[in-house]
Amino acid sequence: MGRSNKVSTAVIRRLPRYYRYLTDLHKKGVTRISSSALGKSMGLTASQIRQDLSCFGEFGQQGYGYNVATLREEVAEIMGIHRGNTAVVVGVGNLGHALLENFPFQLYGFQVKMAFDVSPDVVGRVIHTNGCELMVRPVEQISSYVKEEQISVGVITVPKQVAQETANLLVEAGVSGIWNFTNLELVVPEQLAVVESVHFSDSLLALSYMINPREEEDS
Amino acid sequence: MGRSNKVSTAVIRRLPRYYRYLTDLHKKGVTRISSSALGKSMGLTASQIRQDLSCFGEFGQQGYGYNVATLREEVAEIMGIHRGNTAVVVGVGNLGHALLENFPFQLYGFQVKMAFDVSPDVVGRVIHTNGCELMVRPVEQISSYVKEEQISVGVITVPKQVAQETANLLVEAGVSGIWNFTNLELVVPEQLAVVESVHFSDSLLALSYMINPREEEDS
DNA sequence: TAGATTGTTAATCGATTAACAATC
DNA sequence: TAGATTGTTAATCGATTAACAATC
Repeated sequence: MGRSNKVSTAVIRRLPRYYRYLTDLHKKGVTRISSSALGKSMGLTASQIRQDLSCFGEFGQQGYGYNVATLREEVAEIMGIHRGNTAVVVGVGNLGHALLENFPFQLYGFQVKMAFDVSPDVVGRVIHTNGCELMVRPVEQISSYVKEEQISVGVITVPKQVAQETANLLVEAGVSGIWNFTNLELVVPEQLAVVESVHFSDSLLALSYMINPREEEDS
Repeated sequence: MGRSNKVSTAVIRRLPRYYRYLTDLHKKGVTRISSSALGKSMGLTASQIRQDLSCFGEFGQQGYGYNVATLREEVAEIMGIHRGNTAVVVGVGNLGHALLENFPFQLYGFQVKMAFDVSPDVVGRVIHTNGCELMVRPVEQISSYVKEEQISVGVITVPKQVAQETANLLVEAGVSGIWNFTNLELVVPEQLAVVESVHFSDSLLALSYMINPREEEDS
């Protein structure tokens, strides 16, 4: 059995990591793996892995374990890698440019269809992304483009002053997800779209905390 | 009372968010706030906020709540913003460059002291970062520089093929933390240093999962 | 077949929420 | 003073781990 029944965020956050490990194993030519072996290499218990996977179905075989290639594909499917997701990048500054040129969107099932910017210096520039070329368009065209092409995700790499309005624009135009790189908590009606944020600052501050030796204070 | 007694990662991960909200309130001129008001704005319970803060001390006042400026400072202190942390960036490609030019390290208590790269095209280039200028050095100098300057954190924005060796180099030279931007799980002896990773791919895949309408499957 | 390993149910552990005396 | 709100202890909820029958 399994499936549906609200999968916890803890499980969702582990899925990409499973996929990463399974991809590595697959590349190394490993064909089968048990939950205990996988758990050992990932620093999880075998129980947790079986429990996690059981949210989505039965992928193993008693006495054998899991077929690496099959399980990898199942996890890919669960995460929606084969759904033909599309994206647009809004804001072609340093970071937007870096993502467009270096981040392998297609490995994760996303095709970046277009990039937008406000600056006349940037609009019209040709960007090489994931083996394709694409010419940056002015932000005025976001709405019509997203509607016509039925884009699934808007990547927000604009200055934070205009992040919320950019999000509004994208959501109105019909994206189902926002991938937010600004240091801002975007407000989006949850029945319309999901926001996933990459908060660099939160990450650095967590690191800052962790490297600070909190002195033992035994009373 | 409170303090020490192993603070859970859940709490640690919320600290930067508290800081973000408190900074906003402070900027808006709000001088005091109760746990219930803060909780409401952050989508947390008042209980949780009081419980979280009680890990570190007593910062409130019965009948009054918390002084925004004071609490903000306390949280900054807890996260180590005033410890004079330093960092070096290794890998001045698109992403490293974007971080150096745009990410406000000093807002989070970090001074970026140097950047390193392998490419002769990049070495020697002058980078503007946080109001300072700095000339990219060859990676050969990482070890001696980090040792001499007692750098706290190494930022890894190199290609993933050389990420682990870069981490080894930095840790040997004595950094206490690695801020990892590669899609790789770096292995570092935990008594020597902490690794904090910004996994773009994990984030995008989680988003991919969340925008996929898992069909209700009532058996 | 015997050994290994699954999926699932039950037990444990930890984190969140509720309740409330203390007190500003 | 009365009202508000804290810090903390107890109760609840959810997530992780353990155990085990089913079975390849």
